[in-house]
Amino acid sequence: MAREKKIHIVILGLLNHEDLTGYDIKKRIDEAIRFFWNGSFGNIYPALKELEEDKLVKSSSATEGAREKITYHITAKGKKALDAWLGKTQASNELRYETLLKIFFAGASDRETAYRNIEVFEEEVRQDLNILKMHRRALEPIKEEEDHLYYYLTASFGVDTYEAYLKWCEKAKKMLKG
Amino acid sequence: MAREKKIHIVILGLLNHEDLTGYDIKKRIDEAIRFFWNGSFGNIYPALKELEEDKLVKSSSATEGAREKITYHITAKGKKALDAWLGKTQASNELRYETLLKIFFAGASDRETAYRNIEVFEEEVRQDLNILKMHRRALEPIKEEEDHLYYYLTASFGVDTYEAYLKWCEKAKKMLKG
DNA sequence: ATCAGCATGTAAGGCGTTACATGATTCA
DNA sequence: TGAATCATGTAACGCCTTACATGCTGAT
Repeated sequence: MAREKKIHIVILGLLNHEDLTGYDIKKRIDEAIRFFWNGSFGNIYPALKELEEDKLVKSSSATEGAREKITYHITAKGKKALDAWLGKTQASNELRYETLLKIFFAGASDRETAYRNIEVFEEEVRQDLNILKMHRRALEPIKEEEDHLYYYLTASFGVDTYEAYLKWCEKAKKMLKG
Repeated sequence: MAREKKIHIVILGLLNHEDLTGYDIKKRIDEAIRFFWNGSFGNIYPALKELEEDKLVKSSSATEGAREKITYHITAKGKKALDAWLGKTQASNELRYETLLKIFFAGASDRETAYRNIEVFEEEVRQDLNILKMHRRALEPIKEEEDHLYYYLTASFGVDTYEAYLKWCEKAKKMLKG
């Protein structure tokens, strides 16, 4: 396990729940995981090959008509690697929050610009909050199943923090007006 | 302005407030900005040279004893570039939150592991929250000055969201116990 | 004297994004 | 028939981190 990119972990985590193609993995990431981690095809497909070389996943091709489809399955070794990563308590949380950079340096321009940047952020947060609330609502009744419990907790984390963001936006806008 | 790395903006933003050396810039980032954006020497020094080539900053060397020191000053062109960036409303907010990845995939291990990962996160948040509260307290009385107002708002953002994180940790821990 | 902090830089490597390249299928 | 979606991949590039390299200064 020389290579240990985080995208490897994302893939192993998803495959631990269900078998997926590279295309499916991208969809799963875009649906839920993108709120705290991203992935791209240029990232996922090479990672799948690396994981297979290391025998952490196993692929099986199926041909539907003329369309080739490669479905991946996690191996025992892959499960072990995932569990080992979960057991390591240190975690690196890196943010690149351009919005906050814009607030922090807003003094270089006028208040209208600062205000507008907050509004844009607010609108984005509002939209994502709706999505997160939908996720949470969908997971609420099935959270007895262990995997879903954690998806529920993650969605809740998003809802809680995004609501805090919105409250902050209100406060900040008031201060800029006053 | 062919090159427009975000680190350029961070540097311009800091220099817009005061003249600084590369070393000072690193310190400012580590003190306050690191909560939403990072920088390293291997990042900052080359960026300063690029900014100077593009005439967005101007350097002046001073020799204190035998120690060379290069202080940077923002130019009118640099201020314009900073203002132009502030005027663009789109902002890319990228997160890489390994902690949330660990929660999301926690079903692959046992509840004790999930619980422990939350506790570790909680402890880190608690420590950073103290720092953010100190910042906010220090900025509170001087926030009439426009630059400080925005530093205050940014610190407040941190305090609010970190408090939301802690509340979530409590909830999550209860759910895992119950 | 020695160690932490001041001060500036370079080089290699890692990891990710974007754009490109290709083609099938489904639905309006 | 044309657009959206399914499906897999490669190549170039961008940007950042880590480690390395060097040397001064001030405090204990």
